[in-house]
Amino acid sequence: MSKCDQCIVRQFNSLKHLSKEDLMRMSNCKTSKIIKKGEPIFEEGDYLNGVYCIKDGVCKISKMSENGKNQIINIIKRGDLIGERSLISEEVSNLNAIALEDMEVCFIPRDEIVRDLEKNPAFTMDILKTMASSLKNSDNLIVDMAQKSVKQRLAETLLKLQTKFGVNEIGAIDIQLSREDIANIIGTATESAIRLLSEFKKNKSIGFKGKNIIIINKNDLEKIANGF
Amino acid sequence: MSKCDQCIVRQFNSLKHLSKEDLMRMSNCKTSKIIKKGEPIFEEGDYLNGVYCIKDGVCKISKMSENGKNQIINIIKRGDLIGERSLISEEVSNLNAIALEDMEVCFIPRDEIVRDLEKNPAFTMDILKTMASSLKNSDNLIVDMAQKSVKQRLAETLLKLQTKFGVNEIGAIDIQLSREDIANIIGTATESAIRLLSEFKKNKSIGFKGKNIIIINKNDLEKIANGF
DNA sequence: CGGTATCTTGATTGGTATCAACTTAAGTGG
DNA sequence: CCACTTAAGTTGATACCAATCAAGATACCG
Repeated sequence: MSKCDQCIVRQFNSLKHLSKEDLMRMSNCKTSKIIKKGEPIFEEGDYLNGVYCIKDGVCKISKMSENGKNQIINIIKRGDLIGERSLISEEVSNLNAIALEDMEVCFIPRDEIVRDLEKNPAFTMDILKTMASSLKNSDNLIVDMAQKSVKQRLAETLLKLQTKFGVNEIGAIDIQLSREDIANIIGTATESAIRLLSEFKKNKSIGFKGKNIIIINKNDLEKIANGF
Repeated sequence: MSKCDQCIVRQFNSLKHLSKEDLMRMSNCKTSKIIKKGEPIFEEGDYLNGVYCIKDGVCKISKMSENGKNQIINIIKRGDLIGERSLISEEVSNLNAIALEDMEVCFIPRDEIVRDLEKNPAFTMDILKTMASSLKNSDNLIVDMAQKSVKQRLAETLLKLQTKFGVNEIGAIDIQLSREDIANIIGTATESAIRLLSEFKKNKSIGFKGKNIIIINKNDLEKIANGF
């Protein structure tokens, strides 16, 4: 089994504040899992007996509305930690985490994390900061959803995705999302998202390579996102 | 100056975990403020050199969108603590807090809170739990904003307001909100909110007493909120 | 190669924003 | 206390945006 103190992924999240001996102990109680594309890491209503550290791959964090529509709230990538919130609030998860590609994740049991929260203020403080930052993101998302048009949200989403995931060798946004996923991020019908994508393409703001999206005119998208 | 260890409001927030001596020290460095209706406690871009404990009154937490529209994200009442997030993330505030009625708030300086975060794990843990709970709320709000119609959101908002603020002697929801405020909570134009309110009234789901709103048929509103 | 999921475009409907006019309520100063 | 001013609330008409339904095209998979 690989060791946590040698895991490079650790550097990206709150676990970086743990001591070598904490990490050694963690190595012994963690379990590693392979999650296939499309499969859940956890789902709404699941009781999470620990947290997940994403070693490789990307997943979507989503939630069903009472209307039966799926809303993607966040996309999580290598190095992120998920599940801390349910652990801290001691409730079942209110969110789904579903793999967008094959993933490798480490499960760290509850007791281990609780012990670190109690013993290691730097770790706790980092979790606090991460949550404060998430809350700020959420505030922004609420305002966007409430006040911006679907077109604005799509433009903004494309820009955010490129910033977060970069571009691959052909210059396309480096994440594999279906049209439906994109629609579920911006909170609209799949057809509407598709229609707007082809409008953007017609205006040469973006281009397609298969289903992959290439941002051609970033400036245009920024203008649209800000309402011009 | 009144003393924190005798302040009843403390029981409602994370400060309840502080020791008597911590509270004594806090009493000496806190300052009490009167905020008039309509005035800000703090605004977007302000650097908050501490947190505010709401001793009395109600305020709205809002944020401007790039479109120039105002979105109310939360309503804060007696006993709540605000400003911790900006303090924790060490950034300027991304939100406005504006009094909806005359208020009395206590300002607790940064150093005092930081000291407690460092020294008192129970306090820190409670802040963490509060933030985890806020995040859950935010998730729900994002989904609602993205997926529900304005009518659904209005029905839901009225129910939430009644749950949170109760009813006054005439049976009306016990918080003073303008029609514009209501529109800014649900993220729509003032006229749209008004139109839907009078539709609800026509259907006898709600009634008016001046501008105050009385929920007559809770069941109806619940059905509407859930999409029927 | 056939079947299925995903993607795409068209036509229609309904919901919501916007603009404009008007009414009512809430100050404010003489 | 009244006349005046201004803010808040209300209603109507119109235009636009986005959801929905329907049909067809393309890609994917066993």
